[in-house]
Amino acid sequence: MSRQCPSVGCAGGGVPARAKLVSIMTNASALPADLPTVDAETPVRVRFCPSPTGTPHVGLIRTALFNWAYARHTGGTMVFRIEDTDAARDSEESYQQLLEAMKWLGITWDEGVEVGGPHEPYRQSQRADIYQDVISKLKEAGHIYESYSTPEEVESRHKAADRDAKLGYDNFDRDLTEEQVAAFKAEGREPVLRVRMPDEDLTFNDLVRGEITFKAGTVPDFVVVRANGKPLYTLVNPVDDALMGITHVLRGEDLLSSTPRQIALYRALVDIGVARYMPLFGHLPYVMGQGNKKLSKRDPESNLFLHRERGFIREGLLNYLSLLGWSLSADEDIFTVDQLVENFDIHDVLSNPARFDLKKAEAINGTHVRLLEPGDFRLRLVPYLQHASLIGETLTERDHMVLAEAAPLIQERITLLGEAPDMIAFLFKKDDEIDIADDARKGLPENLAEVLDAALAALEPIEEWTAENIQTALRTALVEELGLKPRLAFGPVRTAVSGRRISPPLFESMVILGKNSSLARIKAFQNA
RNA sequence: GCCCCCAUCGUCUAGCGGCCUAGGACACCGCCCUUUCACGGCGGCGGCACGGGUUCGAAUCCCGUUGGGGGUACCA
Repeated sequence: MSRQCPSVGCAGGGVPARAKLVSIMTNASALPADLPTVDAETPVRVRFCPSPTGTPHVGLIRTALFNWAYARHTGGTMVFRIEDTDAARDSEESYQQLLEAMKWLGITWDEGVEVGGPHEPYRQSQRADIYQDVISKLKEAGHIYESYSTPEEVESRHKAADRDAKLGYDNFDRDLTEEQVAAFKAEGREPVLRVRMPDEDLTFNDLVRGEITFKAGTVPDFVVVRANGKPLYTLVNPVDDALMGITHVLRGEDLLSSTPRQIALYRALVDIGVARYMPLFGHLPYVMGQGNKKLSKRDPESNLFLHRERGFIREGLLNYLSLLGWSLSADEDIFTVDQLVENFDIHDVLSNPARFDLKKAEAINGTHVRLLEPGDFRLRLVPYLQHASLIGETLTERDHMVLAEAAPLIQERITLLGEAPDMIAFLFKKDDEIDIADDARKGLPENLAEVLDAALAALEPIEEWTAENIQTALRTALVEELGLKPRLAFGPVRTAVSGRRISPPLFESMVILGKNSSLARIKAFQNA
């Protein structure tokens, strides 16, 4: 750990000197309506700050990706912070998965967990002292107040006043008398702490949506500290953004409606000297699932690791995810991560929600699979072959040989790496382990025995076992002499050798297997 | 209920007042290539939600309607 931040005294330690701080308020009793903010000259500092709950979600990863791309595009700084303030839902396993996801995809960060930085620690569960300090300053300055009302009480007050019962908190405890407070305390009530919302319209300029205004009185005073003294996301998120000097808050649309509350809190934070300026906000569109629902954690398509297990490569998935709300140009859908970084600007992000289309994601992945260097492709296949038990932990010489020969045969045939094992399993299996698939038995010619005999007779004399020689021999014997259509001529051989109706190119496959194996399989199929 | 966001082919999008008879990609359907399956090539299908304005001119700007989404927690 490098320089520990002892208190909020180091507010804005990461704030660039070039940031233009228009006006710093000195009068604590007045809240600045126009906060100093960042401008085009301010070095970019973005953050990705997930809560470690559950397994990484593609929508979450898209958020990380856009933050990262913007940081890299602008030469800015990417901060990776963990928002684990909800002990009941957060888990260490989920935290580890988050790290693994970032590592797999190559989404790097300059400050944060694991790598450290000037604003340590980067896990909110370890920043309790900092928050307590901010809370007492906020309280002292009168920006937050104790609230004793229960939800039931709020609701009954609404009913009594003939208002809609679902209106939310009614700001009842704003100005409790000392007697009232004493009475609540005597009852043993523990108060939550709420932020006093300003009584005016709250407007901000969203980086992707433009100007957004929340009308005065529509957002009630909100809770920032639980009755047990623990701060909530509503407090710690802006506080940490302020302390870490974040300039651009790029997050999901689900947080859009919490922005007026954050603005109110920012004003208070500036007032007490914790924040130096207000960041810019940009709300990224939802990633939708089937129908018109937000892609939920229950949808398998939302699970990042499931996509990896199925054989998405990072280039493909990243490309596809980028397309959800952003585009490189009018007629190019395929691009590299470098191209993304070179061209990405948050201002170009679309505001309308995008559906996650697995078909298109796969198609794009397939294109990137084909773009892989052959040697690279081969290497990436290994874990999938191991998972299918086709090869062991360490590869034998024969494994290496088969893989090197077989990989090029399937690189342009698959869209997901997970399709590979099934396609080339027959090359790794022993001759007596070949099982003939049902659909491969159908569609074979009537004179199957005759075809197999002829094939064997044509293949046996071949001395130089090459694809070309095999093809010539079989074509002569089956197509020309027996007068079979190519489809019917080669089908039986394909079935005998691979056990499948569909396989990689037949002659090349037979070369990989070698003459002995190939002939043995045809003979075995004859007798079956 | 109240608040906020969104609205171009089935889907992702290009379009930022005239280059639009609306372009590309995925999907789908043909054809070609071909030992199977793919890849690749060619072609087809298909869209500016609706109604008012503004303008010489609107997919593009404004208003409304409708539709969809989100928020309204001592979750994030």
